[in-house]
Amino acid sequence: MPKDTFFNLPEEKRERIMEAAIDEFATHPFHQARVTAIAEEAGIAKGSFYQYFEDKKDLFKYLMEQIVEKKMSYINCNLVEGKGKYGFFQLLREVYLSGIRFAKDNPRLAPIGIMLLSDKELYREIFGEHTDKSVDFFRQLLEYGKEQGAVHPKIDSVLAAKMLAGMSYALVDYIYADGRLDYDDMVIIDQMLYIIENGIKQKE
Amino acid sequence: MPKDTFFNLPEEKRERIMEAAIDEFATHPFHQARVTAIAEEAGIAKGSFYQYFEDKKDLFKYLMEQIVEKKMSYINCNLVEGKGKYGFFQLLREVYLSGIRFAKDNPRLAPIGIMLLSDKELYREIFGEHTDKSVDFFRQLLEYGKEQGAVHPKIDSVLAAKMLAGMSYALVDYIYADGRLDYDDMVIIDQMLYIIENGIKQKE
DNA sequence: TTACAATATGACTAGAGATTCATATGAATG
DNA sequence: CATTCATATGAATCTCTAGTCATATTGTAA
Repeated sequence: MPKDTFFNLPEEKRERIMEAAIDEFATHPFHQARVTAIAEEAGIAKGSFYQYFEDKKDLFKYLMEQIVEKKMSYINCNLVEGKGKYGFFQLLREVYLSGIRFAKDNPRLAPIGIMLLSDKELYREIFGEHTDKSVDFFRQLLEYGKEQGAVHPKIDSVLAAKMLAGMSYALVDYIYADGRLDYDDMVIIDQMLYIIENGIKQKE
Repeated sequence: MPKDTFFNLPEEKRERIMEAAIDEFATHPFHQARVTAIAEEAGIAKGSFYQYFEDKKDLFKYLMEQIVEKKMSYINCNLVEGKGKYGFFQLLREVYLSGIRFAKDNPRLAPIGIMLLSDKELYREIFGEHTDKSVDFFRQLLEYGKEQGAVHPKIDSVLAAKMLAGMSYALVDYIYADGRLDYDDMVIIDQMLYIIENGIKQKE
């Protein structure tokens, strides 16, 4: 948790620092990211950095919290109240759609989370034992889908959840690692959902 | 490319060094991996390391070559001659199956490749511009599937390829990040293929 | 045995980056 | 003002590791 000093800062300065942090962590994995670069970019002295944060990890944890919170805010409105009202596949569509929207609105944030996924050790330090929260989320969703009778009961929830999570990372990649930020969300989502619902087999 | 000195080494010693490298790179991303640790583990002096390799990257590149070659050897026998003989989904099954077998036989190798994927810069240095070879592989396979009439023609090959690649990483995860090394390959593959072919929707 | 080449070694160097610290600035208080 | 408290600063320190190098050892061929 950042020190009080940080929260006492004028908002403009705080934002400058967080922006600098985002720039650095979006382009470098945690261990490659440099405190010096963040300080320079934010226009503060290196020493000041340590007035605000315990250390590099402290800032990173705080940033991740912000990212998760922001990402959640994209899901909530459409989903939370919707459960029960919508069917499983509609929910799933909403989840991916909010993922796309989040990624498009915050192109620098998504890569930070994805990079973190590949540093299991750091991930654990930040989110605790559960190796991947999103897998768990999809697993629950799938089980709900089974109850509803929407998902084939023989599907292995854990495996399918891993697949769905893997696909959502693929989605992020598709959108901007490949520069398709301008594609219509609906077109992409429809494609994905079609594949997930019906598979890729040509039916006779 | 390692120096001649390395290839002149007795096989036993060469293997000791590669084993040590695998241990280090399997547990640490490239930049975190320590030459010192590799030398210690292999029981050679640090200076010797530089008799054998230009630098850390030299060893890593060489190791990746070995891994790719080994992985290829799992695919080839079943697949290369099979194209034409088998249908698209059979080919896909073979691909995933060989992926599983490779991962099971070489539990420490797969993570090395997966970690590399998240270091785009290093990846490019090693494999050149193409950001992800496996995506490209799946794209070609899908296009072949379309020609065959097995894959629905409206499927976006690039998106689907990313999804398939994402799923194959998920598969590796499923198998040993979760400790299911003992699961029957066929059961897992059947699940996955079923999902990919038919989706997860419960048909009425 | 001697001389030469190839290989082995670990102390040493260089550089990078995180973190600390003594000092400076400045605002608020009395 | 003088004093205190919060914040700012960047030079100095500390740690870590890649990579070098002068020296020692081993193997070999004459």
